[in-house]
Amino acid sequence: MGKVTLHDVAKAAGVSIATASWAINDNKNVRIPENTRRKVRKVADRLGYHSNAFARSLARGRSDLIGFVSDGVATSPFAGQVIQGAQDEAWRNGKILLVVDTDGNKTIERKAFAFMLEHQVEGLIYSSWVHRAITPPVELDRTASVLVNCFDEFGRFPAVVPNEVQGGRAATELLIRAGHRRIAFVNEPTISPASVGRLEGYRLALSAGGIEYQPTMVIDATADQEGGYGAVDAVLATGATAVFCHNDRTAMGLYDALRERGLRVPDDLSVVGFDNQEVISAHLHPALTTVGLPQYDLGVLGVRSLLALNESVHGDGDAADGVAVAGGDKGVEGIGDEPRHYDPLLVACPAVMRDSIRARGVTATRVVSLG
Amino acid sequence: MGKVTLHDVAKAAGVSIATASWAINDNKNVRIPENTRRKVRKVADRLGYHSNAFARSLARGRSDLIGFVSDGVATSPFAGQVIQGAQDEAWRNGKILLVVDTDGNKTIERKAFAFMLEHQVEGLIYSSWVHRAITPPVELDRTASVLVNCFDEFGRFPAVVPNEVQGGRAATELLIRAGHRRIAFVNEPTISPASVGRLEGYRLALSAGGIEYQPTMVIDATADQEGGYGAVDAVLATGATAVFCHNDRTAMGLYDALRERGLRVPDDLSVVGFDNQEVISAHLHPALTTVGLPQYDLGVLGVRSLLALNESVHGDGDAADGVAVAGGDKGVEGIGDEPRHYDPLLVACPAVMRDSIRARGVTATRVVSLG
DNA sequence: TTGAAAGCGCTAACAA
DNA sequence: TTGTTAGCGCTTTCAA
Repeated sequence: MGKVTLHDVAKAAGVSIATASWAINDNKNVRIPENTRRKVRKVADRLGYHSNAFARSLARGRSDLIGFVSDGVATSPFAGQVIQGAQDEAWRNGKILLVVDTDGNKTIERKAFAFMLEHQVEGLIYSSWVHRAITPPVELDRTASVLVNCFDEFGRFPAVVPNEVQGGRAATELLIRAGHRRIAFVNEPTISPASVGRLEGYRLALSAGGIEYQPTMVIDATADQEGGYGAVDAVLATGATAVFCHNDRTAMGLYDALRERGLRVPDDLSVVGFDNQEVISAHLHPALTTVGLPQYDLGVLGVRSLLALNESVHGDGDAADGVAVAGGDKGVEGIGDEPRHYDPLLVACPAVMRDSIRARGVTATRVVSLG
Repeated sequence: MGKVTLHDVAKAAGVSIATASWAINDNKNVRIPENTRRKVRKVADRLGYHSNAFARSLARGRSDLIGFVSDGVATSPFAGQVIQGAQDEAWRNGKILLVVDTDGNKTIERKAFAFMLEHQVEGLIYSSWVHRAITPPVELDRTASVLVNCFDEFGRFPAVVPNEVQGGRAATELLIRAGHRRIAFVNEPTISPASVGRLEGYRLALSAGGIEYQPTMVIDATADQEGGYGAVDAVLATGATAVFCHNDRTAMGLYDALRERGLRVPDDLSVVGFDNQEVISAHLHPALTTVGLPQYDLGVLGVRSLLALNESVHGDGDAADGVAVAGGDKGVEGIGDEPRHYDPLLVACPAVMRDSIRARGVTATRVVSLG
């Protein structure tokens, strides 16, 4: 094991334990001559020395750890990206992510929090697999915490979530710009930030494009292949020339159903999805134009918000240096006074152009590379 | 923060610090009267006490941490399951998983290992996104290590991998049992454990079924939708009534191409995939019969092997109690003597029956619920 | 520039 | 049954 201690290194290098410590870490309060330092360093890795993080953190009173608890993000297709973003941003700041996926299991969640707290994390990121409102676990109150891909109703914690409205609008506008005016929307019937937000975006786009919103153009269907498959007749019945699907899976199902009817995308119907679930969207025939979820950014911004939060507490005066804390900065002051309120930080969903939209009529400006 | 220390608890409860420690942990060498214990416990969580893991580990000389380093498993669709399995098994043994996804980046990998080693992990699990041979990073020599979904050529480390041969055989046998005799195999042209193993399984099944192997029935295609899509003519040219696709993505592409030619699965062609990539296989029309990768088990067996490894070193005599250490137990003895050799532990790939196989001819035994 | 030494919070002998 | 105390390995004053 890592039996080599700083003591061993110091002895082998013929210096004191303190000097060894200084030589290895670049302590700025102490000037160690270059050659002592080199000597110590050389001895250290000849001996295979690895500093003991426990002893270090104990002495320093700082762990450099950030806890990341998710309710299943690791098993979802959107998983990795969020974690990856968080990890990268953490590393960039000299912090390390402790990740636990609770898979939605409350017992595991309890244990996970206990573990994180015992390991002196400097903050907690609580992330949900699906964008939704949550009731924050009590443990979040024990340390700095931020919510990712979820939010609490009362805005007690900073939250970072995808901008569903803008996304829905972007998707619809892709179609409008291509000249479509009869645009159906296959939406998930459940009330959720996604279904509500995307619908609002759809309506906004329509209205901005001077197109009247017709409730009959909105078709309910479960947000998966089966839903899309089953929605085909309803979609065709609307006489739409284009359809915005709640997500890529829905679009995939619709593709299948369309093909069985001898109809082609995009010639007979233009389609746009949502999520940019690569395994699907990039490999459909034709490849699906869609709107991506900003997973990586959610991770990055989650960590960034957390660091800003700590900054604003520990820092000397100047908090959150331009970092994207909840829109409007309210709450960054008033430490420990009345409860602060955070508005969720909305992260844009980028359009991903592929081949499932057909330009139509003269209205088509901006449309260049479409067949 | 977790400013409450054991000292505080002890004082508040009017006992010594040692008694407090004993009351909180259930130390078996000491008998604490039930009411002192209860009192201490109550005070502890009134104060919101959380033991400091660093101090504890430092004093105990044990971290209860297991490092899990993967080269991108968290961003792959197969991700979560492996980690989930590992995490569950770790927890079951009072250990906790420290997960880092390096995304294939060697710099991050270095840092990740350093981090793990500094945090005194009791062992390392090194996992690959795709089943393959690897050159073990040197850090693996610094502590007990096992490989998951990958292996080193020289068997220097215990490895846990999917049984590709058995999987390929299972897939093919599904078709043979349904009465097919002309079975094509769309395989990935690259040399890999998967392509080689599945092909071998295919041949084994054929031979066991009394069917002659014909190289012309094996079609090369990249292992994705595009590959499957492009392979359709070659497949049809073989006159096959059934086809085994290297993976589900290939099958998905083939489905598309087939449909464009007005052909139907399984009526015109039976199809079986591999990987059981749920987003795809479960939602194709018809749902795809396939062979699953045993991801969860890989995770479980990975940590189990690791624990067995440590057991066999630290344990008193009786090592690896029936635990699945490399086939044949060689190497469990001979600590520190000549280098031991571990054969990879092969984990079975389960068949997942769905609707893409059509029973054919009289040979069909065992086939019950097929249309 | 360097060393000695006092903790960081906890566990586990050893005493009482 | 309980308390005292010596570390665990490292950082960081304070002296030299």
